[in-house]
Amino acid sequence: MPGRHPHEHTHGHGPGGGRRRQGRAAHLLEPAVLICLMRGPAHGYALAEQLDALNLEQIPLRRVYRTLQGMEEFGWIASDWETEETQGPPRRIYTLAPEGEQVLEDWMTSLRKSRDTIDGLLAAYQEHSSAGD
Amino acid sequence: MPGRHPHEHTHGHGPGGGRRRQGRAAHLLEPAVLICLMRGPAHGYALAEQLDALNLEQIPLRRVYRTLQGMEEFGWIASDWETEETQGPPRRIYTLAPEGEQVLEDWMTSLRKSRDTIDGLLAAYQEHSSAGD
DNA sequence: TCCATCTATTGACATAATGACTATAGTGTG
DNA sequence: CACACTATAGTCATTATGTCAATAGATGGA
Repeated sequence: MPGRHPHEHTHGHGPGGGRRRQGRAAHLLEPAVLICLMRGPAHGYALAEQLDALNLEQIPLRRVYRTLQGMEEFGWIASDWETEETQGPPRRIYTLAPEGEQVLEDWMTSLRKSRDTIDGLLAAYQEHSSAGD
Repeated sequence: MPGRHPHEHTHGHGPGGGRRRQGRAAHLLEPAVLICLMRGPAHGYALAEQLDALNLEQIPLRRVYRTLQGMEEFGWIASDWETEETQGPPRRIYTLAPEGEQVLEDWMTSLRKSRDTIDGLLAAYQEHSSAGD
């Protein structure tokens, strides 16, 4: 992953304009990680690459690692060290825990609701931006 | 608004399960407020009611007020006091500033992207949850 | 009148999440 | 051995939010 430099400063995925509050990717990281782990075990560095394919771009590596640590504390995922077959230092391999599967299912319901809310906002905007010209 | 009690504790709108990181409404509050103000000036307490109609439910009043303060600092909105015609103490009436209109437009683009990412996650989940049974 | 309730906004402190920079270290290549 | 890539984690500051509480005007009923 040569594209990532040591400290990537990716503030503001959101609207630019002037200065903004920091723009997080709005709690999409956790479900995305769980989905990746549905496919099989993986370590943080590899997960960060898989997230790009899910349109979760520009997530700082540091955030991926910290999120994984938090998710493990909650018991959603579990980890083991792999010291062989690496292309560098040891890897912490994460697997999906049963509780993680349940959390993921609930999260999907929540995401559907969020999407509907976003659609509502987009519609409300269109309504007034077209009515107001 | 008799439904809101003095200190509303609404932690975890997201997936429940066990203990969770706090579930914010993922940066939908700012655009929702801007959309409300497109329709005309309003004060915080009234905006909180309008947000319900946009499916932004269970947003603590305190958060609405703080978000408004922040948005005014950024110059997206402006406020004036209204001391007459209130049904209680003075109201701080917010109006949409020109910079706020621009921010809103950009935000809509960002929201469309977020919605597409969510749809991608939902699809990826379906793919594996159906293939895995 | 006094009290409860709704209306309306804000202060203050603690916690949580992230940004930003840095540290560490194994592996492979020229 | 220098260098780039792989791989994870520590630390401190900043930002965002949770949580409880304070303040205060208006309204209606006992």
